[in-house]
Amino acid sequence: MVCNEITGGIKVSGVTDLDLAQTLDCGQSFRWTELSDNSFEGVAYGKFVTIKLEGTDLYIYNATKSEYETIWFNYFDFGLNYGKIREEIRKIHPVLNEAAEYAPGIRILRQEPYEALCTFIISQNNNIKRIKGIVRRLCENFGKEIEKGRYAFPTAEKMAQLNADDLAPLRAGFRDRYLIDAAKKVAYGEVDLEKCRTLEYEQARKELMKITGVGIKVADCTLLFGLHRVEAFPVDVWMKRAMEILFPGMSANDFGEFAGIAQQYIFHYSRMHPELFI
DNA sequence: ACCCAGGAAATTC
DNA sequence: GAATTTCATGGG
Repeated sequence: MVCNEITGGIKVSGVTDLDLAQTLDCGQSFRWTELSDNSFEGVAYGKFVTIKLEGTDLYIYNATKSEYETIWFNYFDFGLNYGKIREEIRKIHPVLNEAAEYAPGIRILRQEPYEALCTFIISQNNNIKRIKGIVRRLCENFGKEIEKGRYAFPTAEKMAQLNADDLAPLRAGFRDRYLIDAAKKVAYGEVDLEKCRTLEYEQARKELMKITGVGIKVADCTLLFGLHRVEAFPVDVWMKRAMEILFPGMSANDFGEFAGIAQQYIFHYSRMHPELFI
């Protein structure tokens, strides 16, 4: 994989196992918008970029080679060989193989831990379209304006100074007090997100579940999408149905060390095939 | 009007 | 302790 500076951004050559729509619009991140030419614009780690994939060339506009090395290489998880992982997990179950081949361009993004925590708190008993709206209003109201009309995700320190009523413009409903509790506990060090990268899995879960509004599912999503614990296997309503209908008798620990990647293949496959569950 | 959405807390049995 | 209800909001 080679990165070169071009006018207005960078070009990364030799990109494999990536489809932008499959990865950015599969319910793991809520901050990307697809444009008419199949490119996407969005913000991560305080940087606004527009990205476009042409074959195996990934163009990242408004980014530098230095930012590629410190941010985007990791964000897109280019250090992990997804083709090889699919070869492994396809042996687990034929339906898993089918799900993986259905969307082989899914990657697990390495999002900012606090952003993943907040967005999946917002996700509970909610739908993806409305989650995106709430997240956008959260950034517009309380995030730093990094460019005109482009906002970073707000910091825990900023949000810790607010109360639940301050979040009324988000129209997040009952989740507003959960967000404030998460902000305070992260900002005051009562919950150490970075420590959750290396803690034993059950301990990492318990650490996150100190927050009101964080149960097993939100903790698992935070660990998978924000702390890159790829053994995490979040089970939401879709995954519950998928496990019952497509993988009867199996449970999370049957899916191996990359269970989280398998989970995302299954989640996406299930959402794209709702007729399987009628 | 009713049901559901990448759930979890509060209440009841 | 396990099962049920409630929690805001918006779209179908």
